[in-house]
Amino acid sequence: MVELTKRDQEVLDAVVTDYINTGEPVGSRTISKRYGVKVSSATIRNVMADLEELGFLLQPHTSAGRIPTDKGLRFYLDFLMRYKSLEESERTMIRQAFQGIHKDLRETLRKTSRILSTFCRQAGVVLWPKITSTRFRHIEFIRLRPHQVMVVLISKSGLLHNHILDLKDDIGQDELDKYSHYLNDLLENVPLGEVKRRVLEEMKKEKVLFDELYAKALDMSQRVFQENLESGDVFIEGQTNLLNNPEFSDVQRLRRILEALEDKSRIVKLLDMTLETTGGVRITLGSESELKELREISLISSPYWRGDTLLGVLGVIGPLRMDYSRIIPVVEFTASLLSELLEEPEMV
Amino acid sequence: MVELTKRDQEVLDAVVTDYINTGEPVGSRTISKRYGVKVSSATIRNVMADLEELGFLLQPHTSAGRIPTDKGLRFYLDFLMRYKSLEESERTMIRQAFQGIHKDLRETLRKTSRILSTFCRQAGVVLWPKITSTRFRHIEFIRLRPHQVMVVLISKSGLLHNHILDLKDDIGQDELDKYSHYLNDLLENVPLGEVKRRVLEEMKKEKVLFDELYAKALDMSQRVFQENLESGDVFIEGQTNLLNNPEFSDVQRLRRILEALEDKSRIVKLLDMTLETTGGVRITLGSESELKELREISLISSPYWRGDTLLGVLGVIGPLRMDYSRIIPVVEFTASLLSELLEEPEMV
DNA sequence: GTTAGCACTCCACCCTGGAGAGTGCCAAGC
DNA sequence: GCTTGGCACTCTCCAGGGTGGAGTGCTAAC
Repeated sequence: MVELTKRDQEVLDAVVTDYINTGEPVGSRTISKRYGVKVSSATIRNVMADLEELGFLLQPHTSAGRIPTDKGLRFYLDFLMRYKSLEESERTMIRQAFQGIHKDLRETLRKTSRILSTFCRQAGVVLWPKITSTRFRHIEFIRLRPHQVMVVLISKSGLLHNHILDLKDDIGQDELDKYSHYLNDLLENVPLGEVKRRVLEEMKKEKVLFDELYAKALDMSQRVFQENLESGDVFIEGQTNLLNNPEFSDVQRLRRILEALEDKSRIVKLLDMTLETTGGVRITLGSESELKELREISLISSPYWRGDTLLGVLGVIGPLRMDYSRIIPVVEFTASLLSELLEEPEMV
Repeated sequence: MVELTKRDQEVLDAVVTDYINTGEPVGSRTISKRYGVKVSSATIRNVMADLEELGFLLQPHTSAGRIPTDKGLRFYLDFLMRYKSLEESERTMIRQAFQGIHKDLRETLRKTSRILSTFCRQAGVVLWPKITSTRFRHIEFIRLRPHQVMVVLISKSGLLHNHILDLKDDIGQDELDKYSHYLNDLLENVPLGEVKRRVLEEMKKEKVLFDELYAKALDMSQRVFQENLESGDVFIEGQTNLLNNPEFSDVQRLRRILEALEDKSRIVKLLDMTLETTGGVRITLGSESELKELREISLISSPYWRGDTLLGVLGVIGPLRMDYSRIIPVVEFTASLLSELLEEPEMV
């Protein structure tokens, strides 16, 4: 890593700040006049030339000002940015937006992503909790027709997962009810991530080996849990906010972005990447994500929790040029509010 | 209604056809040369002036050609358009796109809307079946915590509706199971639209009046069914296709459209309007819908069925200028394919 | 009623020149 | 040796003007 002098950093800071505010390339004179840099524009020109050589800035064309590269932006985000703390009035507004939320988890999450989008004027995203991150509450088998059964799985957090199984044998509803009953007793409160193991353990027990009903029930539950319960879902709201950004007024570019957002699996992937960390707010520039369709966008994300269980990620998607210093606190605050809300006992 | 002469109609037909193909205002010379109208351009100019006076055409500016007004377009759609029947190769392609569809109704509908969007290169929409249009299959009460119960309602078509109830009394899971059992017996196969009435009837019966369990169960089911089960949901896929239309290259206009589509309740309303009719494909111009945000778009829709039960509507949303003669057959064919598919027994 | 001809209108496009912003480099100053 | 003022240069943006093309409305002749 190349060392940047104090002054280099000041200039980089000023360029990024000004660029984020105006969206225009920044000239040397602007910096020496408007930001507290105590040298002349000529000196700044020299510094900027250095920064360009180091890959932090670039010139759209000769005789234009400089704009930050991804590398420059990343340096700014990591080392230079000072973010304002959220004003009390804004906190109150966000808190109010969460008022009157119902007990329905789904609606809560959708509303959260709407709140993010309106307060940040960009697209808001919320990654669903993975059903495996919570505990078993209830399983139910419903016979739809001969050889076909619908399985409804409910997690402690009130998440619902349903699924259709084809069976070799035809099993009556009464017997299915017995299965449900047995499994509900067996698996009560078991973390869904551990159910598989628990079922295997149980299968080895003597009472199961000699009881066809138990064996069948476990066999069926196995089929359910080997399904991919992981595949997350995501809410994206306020995509139209993206149209406000002048960088997306080019229809071709906008098209690329919206197409990328339409394929939710890609967004899930992106959000999943940021899920691994334990930290707070994290910023991912599209170019760092290996998904080249997302090159022109940036994600500000934060995990949300219930107690100390990591449930999912929420965040804001927008252009690389965003008002990070404002959006970061909003994302942070929203994540903490949501986590708080999810901890309340009457919240499923 | 003003009578249009044969020649008036020919000219109107030609103007609309040409405008749909090119998107440009159509001049008198184009018509006399390219379409089989056997009079000179001067005559056509006179006809066009008449049509303008009658409100069928308009001129974007003096010395430009004419484009059809909504009224002109409507006349064309109602009386003039001849639509090509779908080529066998296209039918096959659409049929193939439906292959490999799973048993999951939700996925089937999503895929249908994706098919519509790709084959028509516009946005595809599918309105969910209303849960009330099918029959009762199963109800289940799950105690989440003291005084709170999750209700899972499953329709014969495999639609799932879940909902959380707050209770004055705290009821144990065992008792809740008895409720489910009783209601599942009572309501088996009853059309969901009639459940309310059926429950009321049952409440008057003697055995119920003197049995607390029955009474409580019915009471609870009443609370579930008085909820709004009607509120339809809708899949909209391929919105980015709209960006291809040159009429939406203006970002302001595009923004209005996308914003309108983002508020799904509005689209549901629009689709609901077209649900009333029993006919086949129907075209709704935005200006006819009383939703002024949708003024600039057009909906080509068709109902879909299972047997002779009307389930929902599917269709294509695009600009007023669309290749109706192609899209109409596609929508029609897709609706019939979906209806067929839903009738197969292994399709839930 | 239909047509050819003509004058007219408006738009889209291109070219041009000037203003403005900003740079790089040089030579002088501290 | 870093900093600075000055200057020539570059590039974009925009307004103004000119041109060609498309299309119209009107009129007079058929």
